[in-house]
Amino acid sequence: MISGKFAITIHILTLLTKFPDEYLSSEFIAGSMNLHPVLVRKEIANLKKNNIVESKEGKNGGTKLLKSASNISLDTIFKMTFDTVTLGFSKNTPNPNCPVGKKINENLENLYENINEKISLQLSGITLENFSNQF
Amino acid sequence: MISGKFAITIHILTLLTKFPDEYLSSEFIAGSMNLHPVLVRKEIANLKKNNIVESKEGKNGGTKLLKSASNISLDTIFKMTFDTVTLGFSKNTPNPNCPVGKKINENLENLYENINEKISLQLSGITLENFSNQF
DNA sequence: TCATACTGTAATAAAATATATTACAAATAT
DNA sequence: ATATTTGTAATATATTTTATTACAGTATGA
Repeated sequence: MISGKFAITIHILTLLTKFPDEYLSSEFIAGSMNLHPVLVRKEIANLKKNNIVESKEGKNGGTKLLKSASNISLDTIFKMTFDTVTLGFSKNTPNPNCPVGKKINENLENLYENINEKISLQLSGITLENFSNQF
Repeated sequence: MISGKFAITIHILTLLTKFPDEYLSSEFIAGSMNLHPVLVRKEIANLKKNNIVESKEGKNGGTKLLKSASNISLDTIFKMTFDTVTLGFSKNTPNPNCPVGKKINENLENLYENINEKISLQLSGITLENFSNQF
């Protein structure tokens, strides 16, 4: 299902790209987003799990990129922050006694899968460097 | 923002396609979806506004397609039921004093717009008839 | 013409999800 | 040591989605 994680994560990464040699604190990042530092740290946890950033605890700690922005594609971020784009309707439990109800989920899922592939394909052509250069 | 409207609307239309000559009641349709009839009627109101279905009030009333399923593309439904797919984060009010915060919304919106175009393009190649034939 | 079976729609409630906050342990620079 | 920062769990608030209630209006046909 859709969430704001993608947008938040892209924002974090854009900042990290602009200061590739510094450890940025979650408070600094949160300040750029008008967001709570804990949310930033949660997304950073996800980025760490995916080996995109590293972070340092303690005083003067913070987070920095683990690899060059030119080697990070937006598709990676997309996949990291979504299960799939579904066009909605999580609680879809149709009537199994209806021929349409019985197969609707399967058919919608196929459709969504195709959509997700298209989105992935498009995003795989955009690097974090590309995106960050717009700022 | 994403919603279940697309899925609900597709489900309604699939049923209408299967019974193109009958007026189906919102209760019958809701029964196939395990959904409240009022929600169905709301989406039907939207379909009517877009001249895709007509409905008849009163006893034996209901809803039927106004045109052939082969002349209705899923892209039309997509555009009818979404503003845009945004990948989230409605309450995005970043810090205007930060160079990144200042431009992030504009840049994300561009990205989303491109994604929406790709989705549209793909869905425009699928008719309601195509979709319904899977059942 | 009246009972019945529908649609249409507004108002409200409940549930689900997303976002924000609090709290505090653990780490590290100075 | 102290100050500053991350990490994370627990909880609270806000927002969005979905469901329900209520009832007026309309057509059908006995």
